[in-house]
Amino acid sequence: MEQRPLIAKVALSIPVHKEFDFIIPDLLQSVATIGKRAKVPLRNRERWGVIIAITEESRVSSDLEALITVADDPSYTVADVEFCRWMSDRYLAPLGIVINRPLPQRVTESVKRYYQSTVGVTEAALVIDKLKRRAPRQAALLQVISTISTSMISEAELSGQLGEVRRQLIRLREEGLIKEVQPTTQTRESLPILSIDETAAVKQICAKFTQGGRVLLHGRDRRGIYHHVVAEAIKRGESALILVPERLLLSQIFHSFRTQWGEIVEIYHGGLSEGERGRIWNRVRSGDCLIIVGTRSAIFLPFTNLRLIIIDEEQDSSYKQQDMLPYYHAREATFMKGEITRKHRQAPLLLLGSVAPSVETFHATHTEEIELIRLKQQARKSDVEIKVIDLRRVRKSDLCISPQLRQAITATLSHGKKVLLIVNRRGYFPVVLCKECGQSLRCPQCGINLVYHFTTSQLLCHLCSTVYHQMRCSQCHSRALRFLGVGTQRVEAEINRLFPAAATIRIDTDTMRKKKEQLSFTRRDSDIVIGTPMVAKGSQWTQLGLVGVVSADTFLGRPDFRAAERTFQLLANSVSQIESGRIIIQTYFPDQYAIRYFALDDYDGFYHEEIDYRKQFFYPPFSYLAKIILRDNDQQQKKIEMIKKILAPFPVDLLGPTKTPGVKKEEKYLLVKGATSTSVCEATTALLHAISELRIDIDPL
DNA sequence: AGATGCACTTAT
DNA sequence: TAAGTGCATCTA
Repeated sequence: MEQRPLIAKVALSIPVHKEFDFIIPDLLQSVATIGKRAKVPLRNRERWGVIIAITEESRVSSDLEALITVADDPSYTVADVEFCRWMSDRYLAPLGIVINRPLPQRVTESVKRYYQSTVGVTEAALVIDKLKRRAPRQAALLQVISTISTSMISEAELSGQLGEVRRQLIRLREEGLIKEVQPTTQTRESLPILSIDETAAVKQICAKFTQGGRVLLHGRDRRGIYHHVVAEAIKRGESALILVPERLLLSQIFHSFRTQWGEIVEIYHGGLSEGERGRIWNRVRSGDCLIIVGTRSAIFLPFTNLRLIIIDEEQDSSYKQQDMLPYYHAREATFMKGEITRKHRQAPLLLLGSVAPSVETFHATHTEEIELIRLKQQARKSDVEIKVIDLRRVRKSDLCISPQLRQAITATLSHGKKVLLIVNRRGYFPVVLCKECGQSLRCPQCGINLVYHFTTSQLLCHLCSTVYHQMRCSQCHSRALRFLGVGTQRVEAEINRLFPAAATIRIDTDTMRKKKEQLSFTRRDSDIVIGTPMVAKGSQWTQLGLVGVVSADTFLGRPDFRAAERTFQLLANSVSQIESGRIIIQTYFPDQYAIRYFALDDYDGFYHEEIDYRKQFFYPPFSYLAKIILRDNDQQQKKIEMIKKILAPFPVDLLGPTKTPGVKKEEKYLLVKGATSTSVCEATTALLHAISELRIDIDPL
């Protein structure tokens, strides 16, 4: 008897909250399965999508088209499709976008060349010194290769860090300073030796392997523990995913696992080439690769036997995708990944790590959704001294470097150690006031403060990059201006004046545009580093003796209920940069609780004060938020009225509209605030159905 | 008439 | 997303 053809539901990469049905032709019957990529006809064109379901019926009345082809790889597992569907529902992003964006379209079987240093670190340092002048690029290259010592590094990864390096590699090989190695000739190192405290923590964590679960590891120096826990997962023949917040932090941790485990370890992030991502995708799917060190997008990889997910620096805001759909939080997504894995096979263990955990996570350890394991030394190292400088008592307050900080810098440099200065804003004067009307100068397009850049003598909008040559008030056109605030350029200028002999480097978005190789080289070589908070992430620095937070108030003063938390975390991160030495914090509010508790090395004290504040003002984790983003258009007011009307029957509050700080043009947002996650979810889903073209950010940061 | 621009619709 | 449509405006 004639059988009716099966129908494939295909999620296409178009911003529409629906999937499309196609007939599966007989020939493709066996290959068209859930999770595979399929080529389909759409409006007389061909497009690729992902098969998310196979059904017998279609609710589409007109004649259906048929699938054109099905690609065998790369593909998703059934559990991955379920995961993407959850993400689409949770973060209100079309499934087609969620599922197609991380999936590579191509796979390359590239033959990669790996290199290793043939000389020791000390010997390499001598050669580097000699090479520096004549061949700076070779010097930088050797620097990178020699610091990973017994590990190996591929040309692809090197050029990712330093730019085009082929000729320099050949030259260094000719000189006998490096050699090409096969990935298999790897020397395995034994696991790091742990303290009694750490051994106990490993034991406690590994005990959770049988049932799975969530653990927060609170403390510093977590790497050794990670190694042991990963070893346990691998011993069981299963895989581990190690997440870090940013690409910059991948290399170090990746190489420490590479030396341990060889080729079963891969690095993964969104910046890899399509082909490379495809290759890793397949290796994960087939089980050839068991350990992934990656950024948030690595949660989409098609693991078939995932047993462990480590989320290091779990408090870091980079885990939330902010710039494109879906606006997901990788920490929350791993929780669901865990649930889905549990359903399909076995519950994995989720291990969150931080010195200064997010308020949400720490709160969850009290409600017992997450188990807390603490290391004895939580944040402070015994030989790190923390000093808060009360700027109200500093006389020459027109300078950004107080005499105390200046003195500390002098002392640090004289000991041959390096200095890291953290400044929140880039440019010279981040605030320009008009003396006539008292208004700050703003970008007429974006409505954010214009920043004075000294080097170019111009006013710059940091958002749309528009340059204003005319130095006059945009409101009243007065030329009488007052320049205020502390930016990276201003600190740099002041440091150059105070310490003319020191080698200084500034690291912010302005200088990052410079050639990669120059930067990565000089950053290791400078005495004083001045940078935006990104320089305090991970542990990128060696030989640091002092971290100076030039103005803690610019962090505290942000219009954000998380300002105190962010400040505490930044300060805690600055400690991780140092082995021994000093942290100096300059502030006009030394009694502010984030600063006070940090100076006392008391995370719990901070947490209790912060959680009281959150409770009192009904902020997360006591309430749930969603941000409704209104792009600029003339119907804004009308839309706001509609939103109010639609939300009226729901048990949620509506706040705003507010101009989005630091975001383009006339963009405004409304905040939906509810007592349960369900109430916010139902309200926002209703909105999405009623008004298309709305951007909704669930659990915004 | 034909070209160009722009807002709006909608796909299986 | 991006092709197709209708409608207004411009050009010679």
